[in-house]
Order: sequence, then structure tokens, then C-alpha cells
Amino acid sequence: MKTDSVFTSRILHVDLDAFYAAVEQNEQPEYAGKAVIIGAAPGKRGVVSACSYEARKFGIHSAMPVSIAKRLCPEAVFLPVRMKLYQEVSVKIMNIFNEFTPDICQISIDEAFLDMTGTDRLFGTIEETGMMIKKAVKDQTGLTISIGAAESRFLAKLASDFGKPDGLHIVKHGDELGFLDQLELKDIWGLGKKTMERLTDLNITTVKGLRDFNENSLKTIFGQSAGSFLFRACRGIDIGMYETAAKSNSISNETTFQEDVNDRDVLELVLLELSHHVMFRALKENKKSKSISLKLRFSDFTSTTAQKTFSHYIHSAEEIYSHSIELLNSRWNGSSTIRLIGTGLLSLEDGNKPEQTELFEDAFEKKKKVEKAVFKLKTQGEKITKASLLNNKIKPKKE
DNA sequence: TCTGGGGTCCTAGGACCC
DNA sequence: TCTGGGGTCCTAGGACCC
Repeated sequence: MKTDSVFTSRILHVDLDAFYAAVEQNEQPEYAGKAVIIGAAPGKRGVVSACSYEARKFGIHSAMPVSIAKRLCPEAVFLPVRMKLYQEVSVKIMNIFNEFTPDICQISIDEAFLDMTGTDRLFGTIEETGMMIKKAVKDQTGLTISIGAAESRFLAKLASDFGKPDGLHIVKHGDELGFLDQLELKDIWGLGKKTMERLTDLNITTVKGLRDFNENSLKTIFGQSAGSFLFRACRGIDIGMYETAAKSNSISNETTFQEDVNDRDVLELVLLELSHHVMFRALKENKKSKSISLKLRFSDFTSTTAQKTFSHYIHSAEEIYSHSIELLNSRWNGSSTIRLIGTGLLSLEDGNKPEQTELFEDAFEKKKKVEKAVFKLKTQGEKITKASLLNNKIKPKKE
């Protein structure tokens, strides 16, 4: 068996091709070879979550408004997102990866880094390893994946993108700059629309061109963090991708209305439902928080957020709701029309972390118990609707 | 053309304390 | 009386990613 010991570390980035669309085509063979678009229903507000390669030929891409996708390709198959199904397939595929290495870092439903360092005696060269993984996934699920290999996560991720679909691209030791210079600046991970605009203003249009700027200039122009990122990215220096454990966690739920709203009753009812969702998820994940956030987006698409941190933990949906209302009142004059409303918990902590409860202990303990009881019933499949929710729903419109 | 939903990280300013 | 500098926490907004 050949070995390629020239690799000091062997990182693979594995990415499922057009994942949601491919799963749907796999499940429903009559859609194979067709333009399939997963997302909001045509005619409704929403965007494309994912689409098949056949649909991409029409210029359709994810995050595009569905209304435009419909115009570009009226004959496409439009399907709703079936997240649960994709989750199941995702788990299956991650288990396949696990047969090749225990060192897996899953970064989204359809992507993972596999550290294959030191596995050459087991699986052969990086090419051979990549081909084996691709074959295993294809055989066991019928889905195709793209793999990028390099000595760093950053380059491996760019390489898998470069080879899409059904790709296997290897960035060889010593060829990092050669690989980067084949890419368009916009294809660099972490370089979004705004930064691209600023780079264009500075007459920087290529990865090579970006390398002409020294680190200090970039830090002065873009700030410490972004400047340092740009300097390293265009040189293929590891940027420490996904290496730091996420420190602040949050849970939020939001809704975009089909038509803009300025009816307080509607906003409050939706906020109540969202508050219950958020609290339910927090309990399910055994997290607690002292901070609440509210998000609003107005008809003109401008957004605002408001947040408040308390000295005690938030233990009930009612608390989220009532504080959300306060934040709503601080941000909304009652006349402008609202497109989106959302609420959430910030800076989550371990739910088991002991807490100091002083004054309102009794009231909080009571609420906590009620919430936990409701949660328990919900998870047992009982349909629980809070009395207040029910009342709100049947409450007659303002006289 | 008209823009979802769920996240993370960074920045900058203000409050407050030492 | 007016004056520092540093540290931490909170808040709002922005950029980016999947």
C-alpha cells in the first residue's frame, strides 16, 4: 500500500452535494434529474433553502426568494423542507464517517471535518481514502459527497467546494498558494458581500492581489480581527476554523408574517407562542439564561434588536413573554408595520448549574415546577395548550 | 427580484468600579 | 477641582455562515 507521508496532518472536509434536494430525489425517484427546489411554497414569502444541480442551471441558488426561483424555472418541483428526514440521513452518514475515523468535527447538518492524520497505513493515500469514503456513502445511502483534503481545515473546506459536485480535490503540501490563486476572491470562506465591496473599492480583485497588503494595513482598514483573518486567509495560513468551542449559546425563534402586521393583539399572540417554543427548547436542552432578546423587522426590511439581562434566571415562558412585551414596547411605536418578530434567550448556561435564589424564590420555584410539568407532558406526546394561549385565540378582536 | 430561520463572532460605546 | 487608565459588563448593530 502506498503512503503519502509528505502530509504532516491529513484533514478532510466532507460536504454532501445539494443535500436536501438530493435526499428528496433519493426518496422520490420521479424527481431524479429534475429541477427540485426546497423551501417556502411559491407564492409565499420565503427563500430557497436548497436546490438540485438541475435547478442551479437556471440560476437558482439557496437564499434566493422563492418568487424569483418560480419565475426563473416555473416547471421546477417545489418541495417543503423536511428537516427531520434530513437529520436522520445526516446521522446515518456521520456514522459512516465514524467507521473511518473517530476524530469527526461535524459543523452543520451536511458537513464535517475528518482528521485522518496517521491513517495512511490503514486506508492508503489521501486519494485512496477519499475514494473509499465516497464509495461507502454512495453505496449505503445513494448520495454523492465532495471531499477536500489539505493540511488545514480552512484549505480542506475550500478544496471540497472547489471540486463540487461529487468531487475529490487535494491541496498538496507546498501547493497552497497555487490552489488559492485559482479561486475567485468571493469563494474564500468568510468573505461576504460587504467585505467584497470594500475590497473592490480598494481595487483588490484577486487572492494574489490581497497578498500585496501587509498585516498592519489590513488591520487598520478592516479592524484587528477581520484584518488578521484576511492576511492569513489569502496565504492559506490556518485560521483556527471551528477550533474554539462556542462560548455563548443562544436559543431563538422568529416568524415572518405573510403580510405585514401592526395589530398589537396579533403581535402579542405570536410572541406568546414564540416564548413557549423558546422555553420548551431551553428545557429540552437543559439550558438556562438570564438574558432575553427581541427582534423586529419592519416593512422596509430594517431591523432592530433589544435585549435585557436580569439578575435571576428565567424559568418560565410567561417570563420570556412579559419581558418580550416590555422590549417590544421599547422598540415599537404601535403604528409602523412589522414584517418579522422573534424572541430568544441569550448567554445560555448549563441547566444544572446551581443558582442563588434569594427573594422571589417561592414564586420562581412554583413557575419552574409548572414549566417542567408541562414540558414532561409535551414530550410524552400530550397536546398541551396553555390556557392563556387558548384565551387569546378566542378573544374577540378589539371593539 | 424582494428578500427564512437559526445561529456565531466582532465592534464600539456607555456605565460603573477601582 | 479636575483628572488618569484599566477592567468588566451590558447593549445594539453588523457581518457572515448554513
